[in-house]
Amino acid sequence: MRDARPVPGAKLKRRIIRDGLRSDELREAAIRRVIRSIPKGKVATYGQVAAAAGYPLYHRLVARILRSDATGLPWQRVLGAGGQIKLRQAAAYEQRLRLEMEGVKFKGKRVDMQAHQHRFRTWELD
DNA sequence: GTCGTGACTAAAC
DNA sequence: CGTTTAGCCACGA
Repeated sequence: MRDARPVPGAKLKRRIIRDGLRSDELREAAIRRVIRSIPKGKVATYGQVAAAAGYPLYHRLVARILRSDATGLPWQRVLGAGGQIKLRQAAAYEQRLRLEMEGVKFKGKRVDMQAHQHRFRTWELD
């Protein structure tokens, strides 16, 4: 017969097997993967990252992820719409320097998106 | 539950 | 150009 004593962690294990990743964990993982896929010298906007990850309405989540934990992510390559840096003061300056070190050119206060916007893979044929 | 806030965005003025 | 407004999602008080 089976031991009547509850196995430690069994409940958690069952949940993990049943649910796999929670949907919010899935979203976050997908978004982090997309950010990591932006090559050096290229950039993308919050909205583009969210859309490329499969969540067009989640641009604010992209920002939240970068704010809370950007370790391992090329955070400097994520910009506001139109190639605008959304950080403030010193942080904004650091982002600009990091991008310029990668060869990214600016037009005034914005990144030259024409030249540096990363095109994510799509399922479209042109 | 509501409410305010944020590395957002598009539109309107 | 700049500001405001409304829509959006997650979080914490």
